[in-house]
Amino acid sequence: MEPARRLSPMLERMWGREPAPRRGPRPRIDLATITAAAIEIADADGLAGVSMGSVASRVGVAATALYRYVGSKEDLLTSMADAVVPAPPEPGGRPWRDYLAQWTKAQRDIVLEHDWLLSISRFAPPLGPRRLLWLDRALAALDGTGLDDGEKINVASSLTGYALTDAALVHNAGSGFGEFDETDIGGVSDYGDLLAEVLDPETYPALSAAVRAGALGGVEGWVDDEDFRFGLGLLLDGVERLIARRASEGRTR
Amino acid sequence: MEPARRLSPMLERMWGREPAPRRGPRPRIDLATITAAAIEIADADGLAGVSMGSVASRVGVAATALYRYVGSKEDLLTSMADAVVPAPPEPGGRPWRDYLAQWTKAQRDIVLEHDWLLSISRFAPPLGPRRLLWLDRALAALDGTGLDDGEKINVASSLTGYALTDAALVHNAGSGFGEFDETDIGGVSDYGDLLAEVLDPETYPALSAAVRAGALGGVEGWVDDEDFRFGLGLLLDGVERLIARRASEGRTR
DNA sequence: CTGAAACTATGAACGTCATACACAGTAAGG
DNA sequence: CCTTACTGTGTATGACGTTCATAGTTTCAG
Repeated sequence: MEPARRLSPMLERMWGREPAPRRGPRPRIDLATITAAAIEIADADGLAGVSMGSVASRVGVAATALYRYVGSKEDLLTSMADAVVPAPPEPGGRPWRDYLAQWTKAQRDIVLEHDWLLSISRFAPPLGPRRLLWLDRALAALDGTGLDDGEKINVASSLTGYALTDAALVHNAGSGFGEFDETDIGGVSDYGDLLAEVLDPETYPALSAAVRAGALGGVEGWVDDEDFRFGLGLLLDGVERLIARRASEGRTR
Repeated sequence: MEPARRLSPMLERMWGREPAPRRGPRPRIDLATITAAAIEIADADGLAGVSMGSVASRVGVAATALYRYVGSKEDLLTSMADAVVPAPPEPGGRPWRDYLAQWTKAQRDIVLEHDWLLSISRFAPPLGPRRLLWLDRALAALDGTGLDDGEKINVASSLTGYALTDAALVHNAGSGFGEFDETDIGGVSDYGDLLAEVLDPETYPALSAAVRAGALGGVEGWVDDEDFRFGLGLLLDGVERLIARRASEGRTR
């Protein structure tokens, strides 16, 4: 009566579900090895350095050998995006807010350590073992808050999204914004100066006022750890309010 | 006394700052035309269809002619990411919360209409004329709330980030998650079934409980408009609380 | 023990693409 | 008119993802 449901070959490999081959030469490589090699390259040379050729030669096989373990380069990137993720922090009986704060910050830091994740994350619903473990821990932390499962998942999604966007901001702020070449910077030293250069106060009244007031003095100062906690606070305050509302609903009903 | 600051050639073109050529043949094309053509292709065939060749032939020139207006394909993508953005909604004297809600939703809808934006957005601080207009309106909407400029910008960033991640979720939920090929789906019809197939209840206790309870029945139902408002509500509640705090600080001090 | 079957890695080949460069054509200024 | 500045073209190149037929290797069946 068990319906023989079949996952995609890629998912089966990510979950270690493929049956061991019963004939032929022993595989010299492995999805895990390939993925690890790709991650090392990406960490060192950026995502641009990750080509089927470079990954293969680091593993010690021909480029085309990878296709026995990976349907396409896209598949490889998907596998990388799951494999870089370490184990989530331990709950340790803390209140949900403390845990989720750490949980979110940890996610952001992972992205910052592997900035190439920013170019991959399509934000597909997670299907890999490591990412799902994070989701599980977030749900667990929200146990007993009175939220229903759907709400818990939404909270987790929002927090993950926030971690990602903040990481993107920090990353792009640090690396010359990627908008103009360093050789072309000339006299314009930072974001604020650049905006001042370009904005017409009539069409951009509020923004140019802020620029003039120096709110954007240096980009390094614009987005930092304090700002992360700021936005995170907004979200968590919102969650807290929702939980309170659910609690009062539960009582009065 | 005016220091002759120089922007990157790309930025100058995006802001229409390049001096008109005084000699030679009249340009047959234009950064705006090129960008528009690229956007049309991306809307129709996805970002994969956008190559220097395809864009050029749609404009009616040779592929290499584009390089006179665009430093690289990257530049073209940057220009596209600014040019798709329409004008922001009109404030119309509404309270900040109403306006920002519409502002954020509008951003999400833009991304949904042009899903290729998801593959571009590096989340660089905006430097194009259209995106900066959106930022300006958000700051304007927060005038009189007692927040300082930095806080306003952070709020706007958080909201933009949320719009983007939510759009990504909706998009990926609708299109078969991009995780397994349709030919490989077999019996597994949706996200919930797939997780049920793969999760071990011992290592994923909270998540598999939620799955078993049917919280993930259908992906279409998982992420939709209501969920967008949910997450948005969390953020705006947080903002509201911050504003209230600032207001009370202002009084007592 | 033998041979078929199952499986692995290889190398050559293909098509696509971004980009560099030298060149031919064209408008304006002196 | 001829120089100067500028525009679009054609050719070429190198990198990359992917396909395919093939040779080599291990196990199982008889």
